[in-house]
Amino acid sequence: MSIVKKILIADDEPDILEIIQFNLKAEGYNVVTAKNGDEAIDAAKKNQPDLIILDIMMPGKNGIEVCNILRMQPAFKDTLIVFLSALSDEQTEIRGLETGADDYLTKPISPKILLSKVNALFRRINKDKDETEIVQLGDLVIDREKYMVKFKGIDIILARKEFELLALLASKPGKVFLRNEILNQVWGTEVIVGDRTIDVHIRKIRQKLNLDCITTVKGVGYKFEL
Amino acid sequence: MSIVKKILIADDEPDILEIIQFNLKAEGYNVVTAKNGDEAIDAAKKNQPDLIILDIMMPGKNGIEVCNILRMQPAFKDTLIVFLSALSDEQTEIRGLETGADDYLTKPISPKILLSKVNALFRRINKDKDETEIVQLGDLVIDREKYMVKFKGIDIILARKEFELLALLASKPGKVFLRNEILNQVWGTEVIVGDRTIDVHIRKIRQKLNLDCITTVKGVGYKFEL
DNA sequence: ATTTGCGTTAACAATTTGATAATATAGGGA
DNA sequence: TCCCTATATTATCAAATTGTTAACGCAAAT
Repeated sequence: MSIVKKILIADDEPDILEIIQFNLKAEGYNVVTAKNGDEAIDAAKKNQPDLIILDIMMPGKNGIEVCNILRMQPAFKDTLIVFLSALSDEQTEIRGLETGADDYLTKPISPKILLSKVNALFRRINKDKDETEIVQLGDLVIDREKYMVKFKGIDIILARKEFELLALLASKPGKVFLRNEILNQVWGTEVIVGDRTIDVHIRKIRQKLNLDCITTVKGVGYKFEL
Repeated sequence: MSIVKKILIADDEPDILEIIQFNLKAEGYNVVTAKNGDEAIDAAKKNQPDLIILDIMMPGKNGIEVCNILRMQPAFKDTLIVFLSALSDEQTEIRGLETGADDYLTKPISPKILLSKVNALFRRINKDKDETEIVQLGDLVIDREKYMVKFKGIDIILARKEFELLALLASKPGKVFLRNEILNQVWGTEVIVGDRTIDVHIRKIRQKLNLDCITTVKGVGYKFEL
C-alpha cells in the first residue's frame, strides 16, 4: 500500500462524481472514477484502489452486486468498500453491510463528513498494520507491551511509575513536559501528590539508566533527549 | 483478544442503554455499560473492551472528552470507538471523527443497523486472527486441543484454570498481561473472584512446570518468557 | 458413601513501591 | 555577590502488591 492512498468512486451521477473527486483530491488522495458497476469492477482490477466508494443504484450492475463480486476475489478481500447511496431504507443498508462493506453512507452527504469518514477508515487500517508498542531511540529501547527497558542490550528494571514517566517523556523526544502534564498523564487527575515526587522519580530513572538523557528545564518541566 | 468481543456502552438514557445492550447480547457480545463519561473511563480501564460506544451528551465528561482522554492512553490507542449521538450537526460529527473515533452514528438508530455496523467493524479488525491450537516454545509444548502441556517430552497435568492461564500467557510470549486482562480472559466478566486467586494459580503453574518462565511485573501483571 | 481433585478464599509473610520530609545544591535576578 | 526560588538528593516509612500455605466447599468419580 502506497503512501498516497488511491480511491475509486463509482456513481452514475456526474455531479456527485465531480464533487467527491474534487474534495478527495484536495485532501491529497489519488482518485479514479467509474460511471457504472461494470466500469467499477474494471477500474478496481486495473488500479487496485485502497478504498472503493460505491453508489448502490447504477446502470448495469448495482453497487451491492459489485461489492459481492469484488469480495469474492482474493485481491479485494481486504479492500475498504463503502456504500454511498440515496437509498436509506434499513433493509438495503443492512444488506450492504452484510455484503462485506465497511460503511454505508447516505446521500446527501457533506463533503467534509465524507472526508472525515474516509480519513477515519484509513486511520484504522494503518493502526492495525503497525501494532508495535516499541520505542527505540539509539541504544535505548522502551517496550510498552513487554514493560521493559533495554539500554545497549541490557535489561533495566523500572518500577511502574518510573516506567510510565520515562515512557511519557520518551514518547516525544525533545518536547518539554510541564510538571502538570506529567502529573496528569502518569498520576491521573484524581491523585494529588507533593511537589517533590516527580523529582524523586526522575532521579531514580537517571540513576538506573546511568545516562544523561533527561534534561531539567527550570521553572517549566523536563524533556527527554539523547 | 478473546473470541467473544466485549463492548462498552456509555449513555445517560437508561432506555437506550437497555435496548442496545439487549440487542448486542442477543448477538453474542459481552456487554458492559456506563451512565456517564467518568464511569465510561473507569469501565474502559477496568474491562478493556474491544469496542466502546459513546453517547456525546452525557453528564460530567461528554463523549468527545472521553474519547480524547482514552485515545491519549496507549492502552486504548487501537480500541474501536464509535459515537452514538442525537447531535447530527456537521461540526460535531467531524470533530468526533477527528478525535479518533471509528464511526459516528446518529440517533435514532435501528438496532439492526447498529448491529450491522458493529459487525462490520469487527469484521475489519479480525483480519489478522490466526488461532493455532498448538504452541511450541523451546522445550515447552502447549496443545489447546488436547488440553495438554509437555515439557521436555514429559506430560504435565494442569487443571483447567491453570491450563487456561498458562495458555493465555504463552499466547504472546513477552507480553505483559494485566491482572484485569487475565481475569477477563480466563474467568470472564461475569465471575468475580478474590484478589489472590490469580497468584495462587500462578504459583501452582510455576510449581508444576518447575521452570522459571512466568515473570511478575509488580503493579502491572504477569508475563511468560522462557 | 467415600474419595479425590479443583477452584476459591483467608490469613499472614515477604517484598516492593512510592510519597514525603529534611537537607543540600544550583541558577537567575536584584 | 547575595538572595530567593526551583530542583536534586537522601533516608525513611507507610501503603500497596504479591507470595505462600492451609483450609473449605463442591462436584465428579469410585
